[in-house]
Amino acid sequence: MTTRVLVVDDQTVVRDGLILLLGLLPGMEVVGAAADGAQALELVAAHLPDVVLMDLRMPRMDGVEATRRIRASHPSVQVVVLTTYADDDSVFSALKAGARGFLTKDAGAEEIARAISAVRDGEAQLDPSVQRRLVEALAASRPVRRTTDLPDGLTRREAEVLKLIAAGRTNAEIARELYVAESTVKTHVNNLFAKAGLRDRAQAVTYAYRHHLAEPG
Amino acid sequence: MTTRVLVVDDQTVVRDGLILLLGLLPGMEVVGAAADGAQALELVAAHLPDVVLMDLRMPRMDGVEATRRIRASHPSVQVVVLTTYADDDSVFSALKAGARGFLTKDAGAEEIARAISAVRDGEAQLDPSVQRRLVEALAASRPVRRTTDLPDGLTRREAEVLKLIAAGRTNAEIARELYVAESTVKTHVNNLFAKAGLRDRAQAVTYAYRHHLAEPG
DNA sequence: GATCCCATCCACCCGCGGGTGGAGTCGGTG
DNA sequence: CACCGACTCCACCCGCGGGTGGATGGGATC
Repeated sequence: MTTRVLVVDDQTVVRDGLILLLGLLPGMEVVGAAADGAQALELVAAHLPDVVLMDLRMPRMDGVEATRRIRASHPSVQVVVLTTYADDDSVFSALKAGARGFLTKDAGAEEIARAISAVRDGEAQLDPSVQRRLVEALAASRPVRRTTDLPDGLTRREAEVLKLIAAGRTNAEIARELYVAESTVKTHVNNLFAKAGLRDRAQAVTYAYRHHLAEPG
Repeated sequence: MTTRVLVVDDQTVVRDGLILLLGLLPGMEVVGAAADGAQALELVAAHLPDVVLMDLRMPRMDGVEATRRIRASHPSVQVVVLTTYADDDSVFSALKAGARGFLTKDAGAEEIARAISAVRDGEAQLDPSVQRRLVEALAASRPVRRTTDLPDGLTRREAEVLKLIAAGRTNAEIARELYVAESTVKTHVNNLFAKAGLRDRAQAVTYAYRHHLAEPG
């Protein structure tokens, strides 16, 4: 079974080169070529390729936006980004937009072919430097939370109340949800404010998010 | 120049197999082997290997914790995880802990060698299924924000006030910072509450974070 | 038993937050 | 020009939120 590919690049040389190159590979069929994102959208709708090989820097509509729209309207069509610049912004934007492959233009023919096959099969295939960026971004993000203990010596009950405050509940609502008196809730609120150095509920909400006792999600 | 490797795995068979396997590869030198995370820490300090090949499931101290400590105390020592189970939890925990490689145990000898060389050179090398997980996690996260316009028809001024609310300011403080009367702030607050369907400041804080008008970070 | 912390409850106070209604200036648009 | 929306300001009201002080029972620790 052949893999049907759409090539998208604004530079004619690159575009034609890719068409030739992919045409030589067994199992690959180039079903079309677009010079910008807008044209890519039309051709995707017309030919429903398996994979789109997408440049990022293009006139009219860039590759990120085109990727997002393709993935939104045709989820079965996978996107492999092939670009000259693999800066953080491009990488994360493209992957968040739904690209499953990311190659730089110094990739060889067999790498491109491998990436196209991989994403068609539901896998992901990323340039090593892109892998490194992802890993570094992850490592730089918040380390995994393994300590389940509470900040600033909060008690479990206080943390529970804090979560409900972050969820936008009033004291009366919290009281009902916890089956206690509102005065009890107020006591907990006051105690946790004192422990955490908080002034009011608004600050408490931020505090709860910072300490991952709740998520704004 | 040879790459000095420390093997960490609690199963003797696997450990010895890896030692043999790596010993056969040119440019690889196994400088030690540990059966758990605690022992791994000692051997890292003693031999300062280039790369640690780390299992995750181990007694006494698991691979994630060991990775975290190794990366914290010896940043020049890189970690490649080699594990049977590549579930989301393992993958993200290990990478956040500082691992730069992640392989499953059905990787071949040449893949392991390639990963070790790659991380020693500062690159990252991930199992394809791990790449897929990362990409999917990214794609599932919040799409990139390109629209700079405001939600629910908020005006610029209202958004500004909202940001300050999220920062934990009182109305009086906001008034001072914006050089307007507190009554004006209250008006903006009331208007934005009405537009956004908010009840009080606590809910407003969450709303601000959800719409990325501010960050709890 | 003595001690300490947590969770629960109460009464009281008051000030900030939130709602309503009205009004003025300014800039842009049909 | 007339109109509209954003921004500004004001007065008034009231209720929830937040602070204080004190009290009880239960569970853990010593």
